[in-house]
Amino acid sequence: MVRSASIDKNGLRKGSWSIEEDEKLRNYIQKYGHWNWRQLPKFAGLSRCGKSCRLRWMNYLRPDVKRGDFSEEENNLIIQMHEELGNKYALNRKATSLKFSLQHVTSSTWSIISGKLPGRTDNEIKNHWHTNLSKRVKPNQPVSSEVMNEDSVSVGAPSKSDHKEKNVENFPPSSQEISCSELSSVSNDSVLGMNTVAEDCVSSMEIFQDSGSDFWDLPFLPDNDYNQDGYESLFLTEDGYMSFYAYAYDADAIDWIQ
DNA sequence: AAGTCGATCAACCGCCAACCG
DNA sequence: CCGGTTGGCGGTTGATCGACT
Repeated sequence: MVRSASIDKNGLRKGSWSIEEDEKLRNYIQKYGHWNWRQLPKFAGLSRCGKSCRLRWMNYLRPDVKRGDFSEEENNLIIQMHEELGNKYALNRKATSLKFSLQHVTSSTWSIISGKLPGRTDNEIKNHWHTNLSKRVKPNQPVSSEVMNEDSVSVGAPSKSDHKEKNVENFPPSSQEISCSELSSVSNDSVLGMNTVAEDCVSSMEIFQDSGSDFWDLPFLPDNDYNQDGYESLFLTEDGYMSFYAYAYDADAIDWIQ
């Protein structure tokens, strides 16, 4: 199910990733972070383009990526949010039209949805939508209560995963997996909820401020690339707050966070 | 057992917006 | 303001798997 590896005209590898490549990328990012995707492969010793590295990390190597079947709650949320957002919704455009300026609030449908589903990547959600969920929702058909009802979700041909989707043990996430986005209120008025996004931004910043260090003085700013909407990278522990990034940076970073 | 076909999903491509000098 | 760079997104591809005939 993976593309065979090959070398492009620039001498860069394409296609499936080897275990060695995965290890190189994972080790490098865990040690130094991803400060520049374009430059990263050179420093990590990889013959890959930066985009390929980014995609591999985001969709596969990230330690918080949750694999496995989607629960019915996750399916329903995806359907509901897709219904509201459509395929090409771009939050920054909406923000602009509302004269609403928020840096780092640049997202679109799949990433917004993935922000609400901790551990799920936008690519995974997109694939899941196209292979399973899109069959459930007929064109121009609003998401009815029937669709939202687990027992009555039977539109379209049943896929083999439909049987497994009844498994809901992974939802909701455990308390230790609660992300910042979930700590802030999720608007029921609209899944889109600009306020929700804004609150999430503030929440993240507040945590940085609470840490007692000057956010802007950090020598190596933790990258927010893969939590731009859900801020799921900021996980709580039993004793307060603790950045998920702690694992990914060196001891100094952990000390700073603590 | 062998062939066919649809489903799956990792990976790629092209485009666009933000950022920066 | 402009052009180059970078990151991120939606859409699509293609190899593989499993069900079916």
